Amino acid sequence: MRIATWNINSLKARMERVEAWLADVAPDVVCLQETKLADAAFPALSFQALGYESAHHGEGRWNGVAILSRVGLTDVETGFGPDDPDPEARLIWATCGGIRVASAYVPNGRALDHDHYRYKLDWLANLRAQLDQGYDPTEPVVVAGDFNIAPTDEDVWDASKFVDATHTSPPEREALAKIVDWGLVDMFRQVRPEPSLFSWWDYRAGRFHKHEGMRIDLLLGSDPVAERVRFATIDRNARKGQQPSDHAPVIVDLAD
DNA sequence: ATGGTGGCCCGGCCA
Repeated sequence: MRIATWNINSLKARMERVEAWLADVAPDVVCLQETKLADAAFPALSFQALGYESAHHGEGRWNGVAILSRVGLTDVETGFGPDDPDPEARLIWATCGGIRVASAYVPNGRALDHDHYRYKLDWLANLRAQLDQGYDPTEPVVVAGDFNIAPTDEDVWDASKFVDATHTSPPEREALAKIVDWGLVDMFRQVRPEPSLFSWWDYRAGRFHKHEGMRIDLLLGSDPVAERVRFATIDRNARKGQQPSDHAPVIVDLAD
C-alpha cells in the first residue's frame, strides 16, 4: 500500500497538478491539507472518476483537510469528536485498507507570543487526548499531515535562523513528542535517516532552489503499520514547475 | 534587506 500526505495550498489552484500527480504516483491513500474549500465545492466526482473515494472536512477560505482512497474509505469522523472544541477544519479520520488514517493540518502558531501559538499547543494536546480516548497503538493507525513542526534541527536547513521561532521551539517539539510517545513512529525518518531532507520551502527568496526548507510534513504510524514500511520518499518534482504548492508530497510504501 | 511570493479574493490576512 502506498500512502502519501501533501499540503496542496488550495485544491482549486492545484487540482490539475493533483490529478496529474495521482496518475503519475498512483498512491492508494492520500491525505490532503489546505484544500481551502467548503465541503460543497470539494471535487469528489473528479476523484471518483480517477478511482478514488474521498472524504473532506472544509470551511471555505482557510484550512480544509481530505482523505482519498482506492482501498476503501469508511467510518469518517471530523475534528476532535462530538464536542469538537476546534472552530477550524483541520482534522479528518477514515478507515482505508484496514488502517485508521488521520489527515491533520496543525495550526501554524504564527509567533511564540501570539494567541495562535497557544492554539497550536492546545490543538496538539487535543490530538493526543483523542488518541488516548479513541484508539489503541497496537492497532494499525496513521496520523499524517502538515504538523508545522520540524521534529529536530536536522529537519531544518539552518536551525540558527529559527531560534525563538515557531516550527522549532521546544514546547512544540515536546507536544509533538507526546503524540509520538502515544505509540507512533516517524515512518519517513525510520528508513531515511540522512539530514537535510525537506517537505516545505517558502515561496519567498528562492528557498526551494537554494535547498532551504524544513521537514514538517509527517506520516506517523503505529507499530503494526511502521513495521510494514519498505520505502519512503519526498516527491520534490511536485514542488517544481508551474504553480506548485509550497509543500512536496511525502510518500511511504507499506508491505501488504 | 523586518523584505521576499502566492493563496484567498480585491484590501488585507494568512502561510
